[in-house]
Amino acid sequence: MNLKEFSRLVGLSQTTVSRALSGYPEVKADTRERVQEAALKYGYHPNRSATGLATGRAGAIGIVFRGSSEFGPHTSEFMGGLGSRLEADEIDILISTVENQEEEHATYRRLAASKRVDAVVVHSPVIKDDRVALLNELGLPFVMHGRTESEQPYAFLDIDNYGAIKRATSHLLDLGHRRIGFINGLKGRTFAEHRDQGFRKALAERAVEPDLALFGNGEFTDEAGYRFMQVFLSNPQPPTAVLAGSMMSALGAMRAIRSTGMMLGRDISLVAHDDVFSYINADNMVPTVSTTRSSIRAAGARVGEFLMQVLSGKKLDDINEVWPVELVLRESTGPAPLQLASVG
Amino acid sequence: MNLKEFSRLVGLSQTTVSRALSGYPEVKADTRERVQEAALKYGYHPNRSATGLATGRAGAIGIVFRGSSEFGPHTSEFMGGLGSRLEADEIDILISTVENQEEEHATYRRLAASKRVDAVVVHSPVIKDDRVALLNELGLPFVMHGRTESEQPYAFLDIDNYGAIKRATSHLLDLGHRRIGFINGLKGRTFAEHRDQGFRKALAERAVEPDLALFGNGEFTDEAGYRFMQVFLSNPQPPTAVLAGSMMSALGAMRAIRSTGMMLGRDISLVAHDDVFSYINADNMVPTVSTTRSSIRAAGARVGEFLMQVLSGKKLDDINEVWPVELVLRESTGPAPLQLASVG
DNA sequence: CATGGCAATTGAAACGTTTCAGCACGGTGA
DNA sequence: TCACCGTGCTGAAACGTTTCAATTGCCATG
Repeated sequence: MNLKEFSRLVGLSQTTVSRALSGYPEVKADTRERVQEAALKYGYHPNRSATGLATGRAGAIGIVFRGSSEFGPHTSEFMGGLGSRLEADEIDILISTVENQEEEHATYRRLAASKRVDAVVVHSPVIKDDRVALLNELGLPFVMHGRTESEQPYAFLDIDNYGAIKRATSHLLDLGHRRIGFINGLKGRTFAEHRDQGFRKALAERAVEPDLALFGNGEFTDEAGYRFMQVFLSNPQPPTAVLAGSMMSALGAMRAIRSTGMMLGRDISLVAHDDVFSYINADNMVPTVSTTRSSIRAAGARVGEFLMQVLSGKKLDDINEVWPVELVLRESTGPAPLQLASVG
Repeated sequence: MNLKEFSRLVGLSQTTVSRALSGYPEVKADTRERVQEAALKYGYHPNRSATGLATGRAGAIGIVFRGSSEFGPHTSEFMGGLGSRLEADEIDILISTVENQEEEHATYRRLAASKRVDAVVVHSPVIKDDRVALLNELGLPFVMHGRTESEQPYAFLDIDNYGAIKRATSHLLDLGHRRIGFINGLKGRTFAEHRDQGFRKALAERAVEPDLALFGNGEFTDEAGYRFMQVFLSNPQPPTAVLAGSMMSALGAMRAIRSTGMMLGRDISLVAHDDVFSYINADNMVPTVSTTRSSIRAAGARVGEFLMQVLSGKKLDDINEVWPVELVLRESTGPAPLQLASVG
């Protein structure tokens, strides 16, 4: 069923039918109604390739995942939010997976040149992310989830990683902790650097010297969390508190803590960053886990909104937000234990 | 840059250029080479909408997610595999999220009518899944991840859920366990029913009566795992072993077990189904967890392969596989404890 | 009663490919 | 020498939309 056939069926020209369906004003109200009913009845939907060719719009936005390993739990949650927003405008999400940076750039070029998507979401940025320049050169609109350093204006949504970790760290310091372990994300990623700065700033404000032996940078997996925590705990002066970058890391860290027989919230404190996964809940842990919390799903939805704004031509400088992060205190944090052992 | 302009640049007709790039044989070898080099140099990529319009192919496959909550860790892993396979043929993945079944059907109709995708992946089937009939009626090719009952032939990839759980249960029975808890997936889903059958069959073979109080059906989340396990443990005759449907459920179940002070692998045994997530590893748990294991990422890649076969016109009856599932024994399983308490 | 203007509609060009049908050219067999 | 064939190329139709420019009635205005 194509437009020609369909418009003959309803007894109107292709032009009028097309306009009726796309909501143009110069069609009489009851004509429009008649057309829309007929479309439903005959199951007519404009061919997307033809529409795309005629309008120059693809009706889809793209996301490129580097190394399919990047496709983790954070991703799914984000995509859920993004999809729920774009669905409203019948915009689809187009996924590409690539193995390395070279391939990634080639993919952006292909997406742009073949006009396969109208815009892309850029995620996991590093401090100076070359994708901003590349995409601008290609003329491919984008919204970044996260931030980077750039002279060129760009649209982004980020959370206040700096403030979140600074606040969490300050709170641990308030509780008397002086040796604090920090399981952070991959080195180079903006969010990890921001968290690092927040952490150091909080320490500096109390004149506490950071100890590099209590820093860990890696993926947010259960395994990495376990490994880092083990290293921290085997330190001659083990930390009395630890910050975990995600609930996954926290699970691993808790496991390491438990296996030493220490009690969380009494012998050692833990604050984890919680991206709010439906299937893992800080409130359900034993003990419940204190968190810095920000819904990554909500972020996905907001990025979808930003994409629509970018495509509508809104000024890029006006399309950005940095969301504050909640600090939720639960049972896993408590006053620093008296360090009798380390006095001797 | 379009074909007309590009072909003028290389001094050939549009026809020849198009053929050179698409690998048709009636082009001289060095002409082809010259064209391909030029394409790279000028960054020419055929417009996807135009190609789609001319060929009738969309160059994309679709997946519909019901309630964006379905977008969980299993999904991401599966998509990673799927993407890595489809990437090879420059086929993109198009994602739609819908809120309910009605909307889902409408989306399939839209995808089919607007020729937006060449095929779809159908996942999480129920015993009698109406999507087979719908998609056949719409003429939209598909590959199912899982199985359903259908008179019409269809392509699918599934794992042997029945055999996996039967084997795991038999093993627990061998170890002397007689009361076994079972945290299963959502009622109605084929995989959950198959597992249920495998479980009951194993019990029946040893003439052990199943106890409905030790059955749980729900989502595979940490929370649900915890809740079910708590219920099991508060039973007057608590189980001495438990099967968990996923690593997520297992995490929750382990938490519940731990909070009673029981020791896993000695006081109570656990076997979990492991879909092989990169960020949660059964080998890293304390104690390490015995699992029935099958890589959902590998399944994604295989489904991608099947999609290509379906599109190439291969007979549907010849496109299906049921993968065997490994049983990996680790520390979380051990002989049933002597039930001194229950003797009295 | 002619004129202009407005509302509703239409014909046809344009979008950028693929591919059918056809053409030029040189070589081969009779 | 001529018909025939295969190789390598080209012109133009077709795909299904959107949208510009034009057309038809009809009503109000002077």
